[in-house]
This record gives sequence, C-alpha cells and structure tokens, in this order.
Amino acid sequence: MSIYSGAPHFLVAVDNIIFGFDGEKLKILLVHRHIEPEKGKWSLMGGFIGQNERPDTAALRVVRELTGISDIYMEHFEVFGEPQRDPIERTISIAYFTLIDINKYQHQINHAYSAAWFPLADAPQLIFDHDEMVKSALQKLRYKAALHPVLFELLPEKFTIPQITILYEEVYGIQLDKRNFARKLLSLELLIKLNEKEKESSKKGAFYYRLNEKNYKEKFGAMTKFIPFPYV
Amino acid sequence: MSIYSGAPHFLVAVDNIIFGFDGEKLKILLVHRHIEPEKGKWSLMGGFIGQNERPDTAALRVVRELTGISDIYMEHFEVFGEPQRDPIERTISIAYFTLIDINKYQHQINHAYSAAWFPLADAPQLIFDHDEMVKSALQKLRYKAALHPVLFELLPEKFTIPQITILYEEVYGIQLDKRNFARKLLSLELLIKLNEKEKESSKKGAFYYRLNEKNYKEKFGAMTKFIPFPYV
DNA sequence: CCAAAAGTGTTTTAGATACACCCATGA
DNA sequence: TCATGGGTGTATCTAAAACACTTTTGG
Repeated sequence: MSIYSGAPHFLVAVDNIIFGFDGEKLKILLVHRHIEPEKGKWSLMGGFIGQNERPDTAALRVVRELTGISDIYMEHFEVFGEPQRDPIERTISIAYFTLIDINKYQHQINHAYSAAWFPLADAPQLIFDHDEMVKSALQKLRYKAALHPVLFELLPEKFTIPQITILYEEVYGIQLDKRNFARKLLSLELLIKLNEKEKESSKKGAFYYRLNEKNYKEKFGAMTKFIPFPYV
Repeated sequence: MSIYSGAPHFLVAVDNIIFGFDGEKLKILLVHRHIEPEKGKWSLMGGFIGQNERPDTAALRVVRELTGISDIYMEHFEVFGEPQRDPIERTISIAYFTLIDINKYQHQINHAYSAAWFPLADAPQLIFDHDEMVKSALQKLRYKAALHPVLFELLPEKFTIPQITILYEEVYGIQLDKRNFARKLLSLELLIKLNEKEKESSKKGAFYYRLNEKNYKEKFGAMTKFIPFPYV
C-alpha cells in the first residue's frame, strides 16, 4: 500500500486540438464520441492515459490510433481540471495543440470512429469544455506561431508562397501585405525554391518551395518575429 | 460505478517553482520534505490535488499553507508525467512557476516545514525530477519575461531603475546597457516616479518608482519586447 | 575634491512598413 | 489583349543599439 494513500486518485486524460489547412481554411479534426455520456456528439480526439504511459506518448497514441498518422507536431498548452468538467467522473485533462499535414490524413483508418474536418469558424458545438479548449488552443497557437515557424507543420512537402500567406492570414484572421510577407519568408532562408509551379490557382503559376530542414530545425527554437505583436 | 472504470487512476500533484529576488540574486524557495521517501531532502513546494479542488487552486493553497502569502503570480508551464518519476507511486505533477515578493515571505508560518531561499545558481540537489523542473521553469520564465512585464511581481512596492536592471540581468544571465534599458522601461509608462530616493547603494541615490497599476494590467497581455530575442 | 553610481543626450543602423510597378499566362 | 494573381524594387519611418557625457554626494 502506498504511503501516499490518503491522497485522492483521478482519471487523467489527454485531449488533442488538431489543426489542419487545406489551402483555404484553417480546420480542426473532430470525432463522434463513441461512449456515454454525450455519445454521438462531436468531441476532440482524446483518451485516458495508460497505466505505464507518459502523457505526451498517450497524446501521440490517440492521434495515431484515430488517424493513422504518427509524424506529428504537438505541444502541451494547458491543463483542464475543473472538478465538474466531466459529469460522469472527475477527469483531469492535459491538452495539446496538434498540427498535421491534412493530406496525410487517411480517412477512416479506424472504423469505430468517424472523424471529420471542420473549418474552425464553422465547427459544431462540442462536448464538455472542449469549445473552451479549442479557443485556448488557437490563442496559444497564435502566440507560438508569431515567433516560431510552427505553421509549416500544417503544409504539405511542396507549397507556394501565396499558400503560406493565406495560412497565416487564416490563423490570425488578418490581411497581410503579400509583398512584405514574401520578403520576410525568403529572408529567413527556411525555404528552397523548386523548379516547378503550382498552376491551379493562377495563370502565371507560383513556384513551389520546400523546407530547408537544417535551417528549419536551427531556427525553430530561436525567436523570429513572423507576425507583428499587436495582432496577437 | 463509473463507466470509465476500465481506465487507470493516478495521484495528481502540483509543484511550484517559486522565484524571489532580494535586490542582488534570483532565488528559489525550497522546503525540507517531511514525508518518505527522501524525507529531509530539499524539494519544491508541492502537494496533492484535493478531491474537489482545481489544479491552480491547489497550487495556490500549497504556497499559502507553506508561506502565508496569498497574493501570488503563478502560471502553469509543463506537466511532468514520467511513470517512474516518483519511486513510491506514480504521480503526475502539474508544474507552475511562481513569482513572489521576497519581502512578503514570513519565515516559518507553518512550523512543520522548514523552508529556505537559495540563490538559483547555488541551490542544493533536489528530489526526484525537481532539478529538471527548475531548469524548465527558468526557461519558461525567461521566455515569458522577454515579452511581458512579469518580473515586476518579484519586486517590492517601491523599487529603483537600477534594481529592475539587476533583476533582468540576473534572470537572463546577461549584461544590459543601463542607459538604453532605463529608457525602454520609462517609455512603457508602467512606472510612476516617487519623490523619494534609495540611498543605500549609491551616494547620489536612485529615485524610487512604483507600478502604474492600470497601465500594468493593460500592457500585461500585450507583447512588448523587454529583452532582445537572441538572448532568450 | 574625487570616486562611484545615477541619469540624460545624440548618432548610427537595422528592420518594418508603405506603396508602385513589372511579369507571365490562360481565356 | 487584357484580366489576374505572382513577383521585384524602392522610399520612408521607427525603434533598437552604440556610445559620450553631466549630475549628485558621501567620504
């Protein structure tokens, strides 16, 4: 018997706010909850921490089980621990914001869950305090992305400057000067220009770029101002 | 019986990394652990979350019980959940960095615990993963304080510009140009100059200032560059 | 009267912002 | 040939950084 036995024990969950970008809109990935209470309603991707599992490993596992994706950027941002947040039994939830390349998501890997992408601005009401989680996650993502190049995690291998610009505009809900923003992006030496153009969204076509992995890793920890402070 | 009954339950703790500043050195407040294991060794101020208690409330309670202080700035920064981190029983710890005015600390409020301030650079080895927690807390504090005026939480009601400068130099382990830094501080309109001088540390004496509470609250959320990015 | 720390002033430089214009191409 | 979005060039403005000097006063 533990010498800590006087102290209470709790269920501990992880919840992922999973962001994706389809080239036009910032989206979140939601699932139909398969257990009571609130069965069938939309929910974040979450699950309980296993007996011998670290919280961050649990968060990765949950996303892998439900989407099949294992190459994921995630970051813990807040603990939700209001005693009454889950009406059935008190659960302390460790929340992560999670960024995935939307193209890597293979629908219905696990058929027990039906998942769907929703534009952030147009998502259904979620169970428990999940709406609050999403709100807070977006705020933390904005904070992070104003100073670190995280948003590239949302893009496919090849992407264009106009695509990145739209992504930043979506995340912050602002209009950027495309000329200055392009100059900024290129000056960071994060991008490698490819000899190939994306021709769907314009007649002239926009050059594809890919990440310079080495510089990306080096500059990730450093603080680089991507978005002017007042907007954050 | 809960319908979540298949999932494991855990002890959940809060741990506070409590920072203070005595005018010269950045310090942390540690306690002698009063329970086994590692009884008598130095530890962070922590405790288990109560049955019906929020994590942040628990963190406040722990500090209040051990120091008598209830006017505290604290912020959650990380969850430590390695399964083996506590050798007796698995405990998931929610960690907070906590800033208090060192002058408000009344020694030995609670006689069951003996607490002491240690210069951060000269602290004893701590139990479990607490050294790692301190390291991570300092990093997060640096990040936060580079953009928000949190460090004023460490200062007494009245303080001088040279004191603030030393504080920032301590937190970041850097040398600042006192002329430029003073100008920066004053330009933010966070400070109200008092008609009184601190005469101990110099012949000329330095004017005392106090916080402009209104502007402080307003500018707290905004992002203001206090420390140049490369140092963070 | 001088050492030591407080405080004010000025120049330089880098980067953000604003804005004008040319380019490539499909319809 | 022209409308459309891609891309480059340049002038301006703001704030950070570098550096010099004056002020005050106890010993």
